[in-house]
Amino acid sequence: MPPTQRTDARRNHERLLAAAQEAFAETGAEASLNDIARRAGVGPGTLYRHFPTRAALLAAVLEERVERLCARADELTATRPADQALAEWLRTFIAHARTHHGLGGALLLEASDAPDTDCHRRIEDAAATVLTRAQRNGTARPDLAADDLLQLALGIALTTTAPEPDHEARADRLLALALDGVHAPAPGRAAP
Amino acid sequence: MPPTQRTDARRNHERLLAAAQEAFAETGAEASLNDIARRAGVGPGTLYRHFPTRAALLAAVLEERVERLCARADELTATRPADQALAEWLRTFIAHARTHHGLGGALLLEASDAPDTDCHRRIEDAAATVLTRAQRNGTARPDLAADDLLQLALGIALTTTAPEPDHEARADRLLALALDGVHAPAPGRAAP
DNA sequence: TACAATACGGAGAACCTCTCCGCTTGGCCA
DNA sequence: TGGCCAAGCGGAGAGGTTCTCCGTATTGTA
Repeated sequence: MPPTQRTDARRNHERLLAAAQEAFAETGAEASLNDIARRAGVGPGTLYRHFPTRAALLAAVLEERVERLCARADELTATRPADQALAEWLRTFIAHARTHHGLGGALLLEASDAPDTDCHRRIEDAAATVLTRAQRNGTARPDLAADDLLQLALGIALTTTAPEPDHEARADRLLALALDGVHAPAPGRAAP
Repeated sequence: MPPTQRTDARRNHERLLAAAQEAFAETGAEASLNDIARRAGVGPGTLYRHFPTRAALLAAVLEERVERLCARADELTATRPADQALAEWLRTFIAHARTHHGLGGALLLEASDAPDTDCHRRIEDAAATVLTRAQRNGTARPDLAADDLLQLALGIALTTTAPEPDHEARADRLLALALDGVHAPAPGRAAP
């Protein structure tokens, strides 16, 4: 019993991933799975064997992106002041989410279907990294949770996903607005 | 040539609207149009004659809700201080958007397909009403556009649409955060 | 009451997701 | 090197969807 896949299975896995990446980039996250299988030169059955759900396929495609995003968090933490790192990372996050048609969107929210490739957790960790640093620093309110912040950013990404030309600038404006909220001193009212 | 519809057409229109309202409430905005036609006791062809696109049907169903939301804006303007009115109206807006499965979402963003029932415009006007009053009052930053604010609120609604139990509280937290951003004194940095 | 014009409705084309199962193929073992 | 068998393939097909077309029924009027 080979602990490793058969080589043809491996090959098909790769091809599917490549085809999916292409299709998702073109059509968005609701691209036809049938079509993806066709592009990869395999039958639908094969696609479903490798990736039982659309979310699983999305997760696999996104993994690399997520990895890069997490790496970016560490990088920014090392090279920038806390508040700048936070702002910059959120900007990057939103840019990613937008260009992938709000892709991760469903994924990041629903999350936790696939236990192994839990992108959601990883992203949340990255967010926590930049956020808690800013909080220690005093540039982010202490009562803010990483997943709340992430969700707000995701909301911005989702509503600016449509290909309208001014959406990028708008995303920036909305993020700036949100960040002012993040910087605001106290939970509800006055400063402590 | 009767300037008015035939009575059976009128009747079917009503039935379709009622069925759609029901179906959208149950299943969300992606409810099957086929099923809606079936519920209304008409053929699919009839549905498509009355509402050429899903968006048109959604718009028709939402119109009443939108109306109510706009009325609420006026009401709040008349009875509350500017900043309270703004906060309260946004709360209401988000609540509506959430319970309708982010429904208006697509509608409000895409908008402007159907020229007559332009919900988008009406909502935006309502938002502008409460916002500009708060701006005159000094409780909202002057450089904020109504449609940006609306979009941020919509983002909050969209990401908290899933039926998870804590999403309502989370929506509140996110709105509070956004509002702190709205209250923040200046565009980028310091106070004038 | 007869006759347009108007509106209906369902069959059907073209797509989608997802499953099942007979057949092929890769890799091990003699 | 050849043979065997599990792992893996792929496509037919069931059941869903959106949307169209056109023969038929209904309405309101002359």
